[in-house]
Amino acid sequence: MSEKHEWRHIFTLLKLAEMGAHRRTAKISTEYLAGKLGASQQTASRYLIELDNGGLIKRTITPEGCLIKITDVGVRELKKLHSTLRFLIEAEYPPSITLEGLVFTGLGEGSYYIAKEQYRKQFIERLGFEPYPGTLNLKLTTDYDVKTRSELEAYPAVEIEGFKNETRTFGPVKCYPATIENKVKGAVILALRSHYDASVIEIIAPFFLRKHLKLKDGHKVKVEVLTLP
Amino acid sequence: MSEKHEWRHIFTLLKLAEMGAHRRTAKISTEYLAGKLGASQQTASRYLIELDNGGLIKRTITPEGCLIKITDVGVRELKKLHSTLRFLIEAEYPPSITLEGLVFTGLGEGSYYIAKEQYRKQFIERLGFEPYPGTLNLKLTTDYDVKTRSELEAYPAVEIEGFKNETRTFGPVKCYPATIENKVKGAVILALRSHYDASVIEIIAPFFLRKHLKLKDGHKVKVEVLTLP
DNA sequence: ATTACTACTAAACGAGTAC
DNA sequence: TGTACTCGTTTAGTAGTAA
Repeated sequence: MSEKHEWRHIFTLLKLAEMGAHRRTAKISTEYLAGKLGASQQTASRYLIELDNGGLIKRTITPEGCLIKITDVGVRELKKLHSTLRFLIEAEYPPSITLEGLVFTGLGEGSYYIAKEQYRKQFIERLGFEPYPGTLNLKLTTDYDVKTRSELEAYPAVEIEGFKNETRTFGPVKCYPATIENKVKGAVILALRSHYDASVIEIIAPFFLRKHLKLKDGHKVKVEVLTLP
Repeated sequence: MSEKHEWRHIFTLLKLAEMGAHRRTAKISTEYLAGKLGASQQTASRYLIELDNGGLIKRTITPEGCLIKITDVGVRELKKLHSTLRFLIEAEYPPSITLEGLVFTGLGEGSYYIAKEQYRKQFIERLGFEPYPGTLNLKLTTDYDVKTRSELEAYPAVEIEGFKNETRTFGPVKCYPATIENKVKGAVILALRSHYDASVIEIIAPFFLRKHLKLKDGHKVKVEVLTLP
């Protein structure tokens, strides 16, 4: 929907709406529309035919011009664009940010923490998936990625509460839903352990990522982190 | 500004904003952007170059991708689009409607009314121009135009108050700022007299329109009526 | 007046590739 | 890996014109 070339159509819809065609049937000649679009009469005519074929407008041709009404589908397209823009402009944080890092092997502590029932229950409840009992460690190599990671810490996160058992205390964890390599839905977790520095992130997912994505140490992995509204 | 071909740029800006580039410097490869745009890597590259040249983004090229930040100018473009859409979607009335009618000669009563000092003062104050002492009468010939005129009556108007003198009462008048033949700023006035039916409108303007636009009886005239917010 | 077809021109696109 | 050039191909745009 509204792919690539359809932008001209959305723009044309916008111009038609400026003439009131989203509320009432408006009489608009192709010549007049052409002027508003900064294009030729023929191009305006073609656009209208395409919009009509696409079901975005209803068009009746009369000797004095076209009677044009934007359909509900067309209005919905305009509203969609509007809400996208509103979201972007009003949102405090970017809707998503991308991090890249190199796979490395940790000390296997990931499994230990993830396996804790108190954490697991919360992961399932708040992230919507049951994490594979292990983490994928990524080393951030560029200044950009390290800086981005530190910005991420200030964003609203899915908060996993800490707890304590007989022997020790387990701290709270911040997670961010994320897409790994544009394929797998998982989450970035920050501060699961304190002894990794700001240049490391850990990933959890419903699968064993190393196998699922055929990863080996040193491979570069891209993670698209979704921030919360 | 933002003419014709620049729409692809606005939509590219939108995509960049979705990656957070309107708030922070984001690392975005041309390949990645291409995916979001549904275009080739080369096209994405070209778009970024064009946006950069146009001052809409600030771009730094690194071996791992482009660091991109939408400039204030670029953000302003997005906000402009947003407010246009918001206005269209939230407004109760279309921002403008177009009427067409044929010039005809009335009984000369227009001058009589327009010349009344009590009306004149209000026209100058509320429309921002001193009307030529006469009206251009237009006969609406199509169902569409008559229907549109009747819709117009329900829209918010510049209200001119009525008054009475020794001999009689002069009723209130509704006017709508309008552009005549895409050239002259004037106003449509409704219900100045009651004995014309719904298929007639009268136009006032700072000039003698018949002379200024070289109009004769039977000529078709286009009027773009601006409704009020 | 209009709309919109056909035939042509101009512009945008993207594969290949250099860096 | 990246970006971005050239250049052949595809697509969009327009002039002329029929209906």
